Amino acid sequence: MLWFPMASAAQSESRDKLLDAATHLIRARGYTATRVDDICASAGLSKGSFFHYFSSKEDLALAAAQRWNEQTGSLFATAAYHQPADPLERVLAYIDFRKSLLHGKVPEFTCLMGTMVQETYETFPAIREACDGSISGHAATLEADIGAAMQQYKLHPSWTAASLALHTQCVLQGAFILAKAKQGPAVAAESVDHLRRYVEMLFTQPQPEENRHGNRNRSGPGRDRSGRHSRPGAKNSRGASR
Amino acid sequence: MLWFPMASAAQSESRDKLLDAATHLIRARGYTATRVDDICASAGLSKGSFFHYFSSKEDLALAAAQRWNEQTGSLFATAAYHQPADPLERVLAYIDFRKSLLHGKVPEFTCLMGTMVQETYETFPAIREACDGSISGHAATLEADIGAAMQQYKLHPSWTAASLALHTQCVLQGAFILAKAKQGPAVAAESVDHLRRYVEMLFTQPQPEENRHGNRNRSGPGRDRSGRHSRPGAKNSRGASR
DNA sequence: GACAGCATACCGACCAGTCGGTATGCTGTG
DNA sequence: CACAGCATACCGACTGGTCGGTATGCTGTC
Repeated sequence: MLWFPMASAAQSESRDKLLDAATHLIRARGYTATRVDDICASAGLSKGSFFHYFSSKEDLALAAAQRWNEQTGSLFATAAYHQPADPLERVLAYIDFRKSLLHGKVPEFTCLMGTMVQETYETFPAIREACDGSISGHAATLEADIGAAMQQYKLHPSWTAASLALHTQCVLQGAFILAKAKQGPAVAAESVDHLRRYVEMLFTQPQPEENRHGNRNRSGPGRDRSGRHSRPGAKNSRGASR
Repeated sequence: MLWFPMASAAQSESRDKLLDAATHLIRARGYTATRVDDICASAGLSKGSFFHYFSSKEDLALAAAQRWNEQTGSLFATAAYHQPADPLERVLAYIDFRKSLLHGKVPEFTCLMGTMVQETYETFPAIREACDGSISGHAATLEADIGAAMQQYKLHPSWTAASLALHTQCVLQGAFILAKAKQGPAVAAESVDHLRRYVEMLFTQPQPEENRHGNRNRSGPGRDRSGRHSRPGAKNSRGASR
């Protein structure tokens, strides 16, 4: 086989088989529950082969993260949602594209990074960092379009393009969790619909006055329907959340 | 000690210690990576004691889920966000309340259910079901307020109260993932801000025409700024997502 | 013959779950 | 009250199997 030095890609077929098997298994069972032997069996290779390519299981996870970035990177880079001239249309087309990917079995449309970071954020700093980089990096590809749309629609909101870009990823990650809990993409798609509606409204309609506690523009009277602030009163110091 | 039969609560101090330790460890490291020995050590009890109260690790997870429901259930049931007369204000106050809980270390404000379901949805059906029930059940407590707000504001939208209620949980779960990736609650809070803005806009402003692919009301011309539909063109069948 | 690619056999730590045992306290009966 | 009978609470050594990782060797190719 010819040996193109193509920016860390095309390293070895067996290596890729291991990475693909690992990606699939981790998406289905999580990082810790995925055994090295499972990966080898699923890839049709032996343990010796595994440790020929990866120095450890963690090393494999990092390599899988990198491969994930390359694959999803090119998928999104070449996708059709970049075509519209209007930047807002591009953002909405991105959301539509994400929605269109939500089909099939759960482990086939969920996110490797979101899955891994849940279990590793405290115990495997390197993996956490890779997941953060992947998610944040992907969000960053939306920022330019969002920023351009803000300019075009002459918006000067309290939120930033970066924050809205991250919010899209937030909704997607949350949608994956709901999809896992409910065993199918239907719920996820509905949340993506809500996300789309939000973005559309953000750019085409006047935004509500900020009447939050702890916000920069402790706005004037405005249209605050009640003036009540929920002022937590959290007697329970242990955060509780679902 | 007197023995109130108080609806499955107050079973045993040691049992609760084990459940608390398990909850904390699972929130930090995930279900699989949390060892029974870790739980025992953290609770200051022995393994014999553990298996006296729980027949297996999975049994513990289910018990922890139930305890979680009881604890968060009463936290939310007694919280102040129910006070406003206006149902929309109650929903917004709920969101504010959720935001106010986002502080401290990551494992202290993230969700046990969202964490567990990620690793167990394929391999531990009973745990998956418990997580689904917990999240969906909590979402259901919002439905009445959302529905009342829809009536009061005379909304007849394409979305349902149930779907919006689930969307709030979607954003929260996604926010927890971002918080884990970024090691702090700041990102999470920003996404909750977006969620609040969305809900506020939904009820106080005209909603955009639906111009999605695959939507029921293939609306008339309306205010569709371009008419383009991103019509996926996904040549790649393997779902890719982050 | 050097080395990438891959396999088999094996190691030692670890881990869920078991088991025999002790300590404590409650209950009813004479 | 005394005491048998029994259940609960808890301990920690042990087991059988698992898992990440290592050691070693075979094979084909440049």
